[in-house]
Amino acid sequence: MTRLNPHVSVDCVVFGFDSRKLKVLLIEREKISSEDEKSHKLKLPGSLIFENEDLDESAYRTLKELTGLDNIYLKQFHVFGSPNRLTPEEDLNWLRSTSNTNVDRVVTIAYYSLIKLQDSDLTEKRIWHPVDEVPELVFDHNIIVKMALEELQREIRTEPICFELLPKKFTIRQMQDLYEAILGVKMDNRNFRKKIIPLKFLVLLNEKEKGVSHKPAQLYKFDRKLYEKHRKEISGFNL
Amino acid sequence: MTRLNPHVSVDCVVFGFDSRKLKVLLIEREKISSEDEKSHKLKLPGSLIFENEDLDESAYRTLKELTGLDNIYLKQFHVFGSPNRLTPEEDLNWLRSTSNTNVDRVVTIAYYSLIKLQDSDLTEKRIWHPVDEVPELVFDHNIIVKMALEELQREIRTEPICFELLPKKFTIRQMQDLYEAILGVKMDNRNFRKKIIPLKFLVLLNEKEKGVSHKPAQLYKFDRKLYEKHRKEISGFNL
DNA sequence: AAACTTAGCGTATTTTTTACGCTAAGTTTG
DNA sequence: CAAACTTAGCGTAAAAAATACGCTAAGTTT
Repeated sequence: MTRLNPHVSVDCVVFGFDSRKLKVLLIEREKISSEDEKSHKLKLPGSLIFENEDLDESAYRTLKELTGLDNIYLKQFHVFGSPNRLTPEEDLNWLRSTSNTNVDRVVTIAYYSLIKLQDSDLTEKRIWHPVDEVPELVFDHNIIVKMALEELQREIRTEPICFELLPKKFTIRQMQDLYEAILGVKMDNRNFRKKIIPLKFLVLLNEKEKGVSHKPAQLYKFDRKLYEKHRKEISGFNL
Repeated sequence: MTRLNPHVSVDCVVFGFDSRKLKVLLIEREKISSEDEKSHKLKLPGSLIFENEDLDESAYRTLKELTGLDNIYLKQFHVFGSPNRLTPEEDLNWLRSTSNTNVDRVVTIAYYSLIKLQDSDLTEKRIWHPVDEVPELVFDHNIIVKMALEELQREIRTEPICFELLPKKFTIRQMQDLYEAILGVKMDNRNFRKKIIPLKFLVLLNEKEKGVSHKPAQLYKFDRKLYEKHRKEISGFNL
């Protein structure tokens, strides 16, 4: 038996929230020959890892190149490396033609990433896909998206990561909409506020929502310092 | 920049519970030359992955070889692949001498695994180490153990995995001891029972504990079918 | 027989969750 | 400009879950 000696890549499931739906960033795979004009499969942003590059570093690089953003929230959540994950053949042929290496097996480390849509210049609607309407992707990327969402649903209940998807200043309603979008449930606005407002790390700003066609709501911000300070008292986030 | 083309291994953090403490299975690294007689570092059980071998399969194989057990609970929880994780030099020299490949970088996929100590023949005390007294291990294995424990602490609150560590038939007290050992807290026995006993998937057996020097307790078993059936009603496990 | 240990049931109190009524502050429509 | 409409935001009552702790029962050990 010989030892596995694969290439290793990172793939990123980038989530964004447009104040209605949770979306995923998908890119078109590079067209190589004209013959595969018919195929319009999309893929997750990803990259092979360089020698001497740390795993996380590689994921940050990939996202930096793609979005121009630094300081993005990134979390490794699973490794995919089944011997037959590079199927169907059609996709593998495409991979062979784009990469100059002799690919036979690629182990990929999957990350999910949360970005504030407002900050990025990636606002072209084209590339963002509602997470519940993701088209067919190359290889096992559909499975990767599914697992990323499950992971996000788990994490958002106990970790203060919703603020990575919201604008710096946000309303309680926006926060509720986000939770509803991610968890796929409806919540009672009055009970939601009652749980959220007492949280010690939410700071009420002296500023109101603008440009809405109804009573403008108060804006809040997340204070990470206060969060760290009170995290013991907070028995999780529990939403 | 060249592409990373590393070897890939699996490392397993094997947990066991001896009805007092949570323990981890550690093995002695193979001695190669007589000169490193002085060094007694331990390591996690692990193995390089074979070509054409699935990742999980490789972890199962490693554990099967080690414990003789099938159907072990295994969960991948993190990948470690920093370019400089194979330090200190001393450890790397040892690795070079045991492996016939030209190792310069190994990406390792870490699993944690739960076994019923009673079922395994690995009862020699020597190899089991209390999880809070793990000695210095090779490479980054101490960090891997630490992260595995954190993952276990998270998972045991919402998933029915405590039963992987308990005997098939167990008492409520044993279950409580296990939770206390893993979470590192004391719980009130009366309140613990009140939470546990109503769970629909715990089956009261018509059998009592034996060989204890006090009032013997009722034995229970876990019924996975019932668990699957009621999992919707169970808003998590929440202990 | 007395002392000791853990099992196992119960009760009272506090905290958290859930359900829902209602007014206030804006915008849009006619 | 008034009426209709929408969302913000406060409050109250009831149900459910978590916490604290008293006590008896059923065994073992001395």
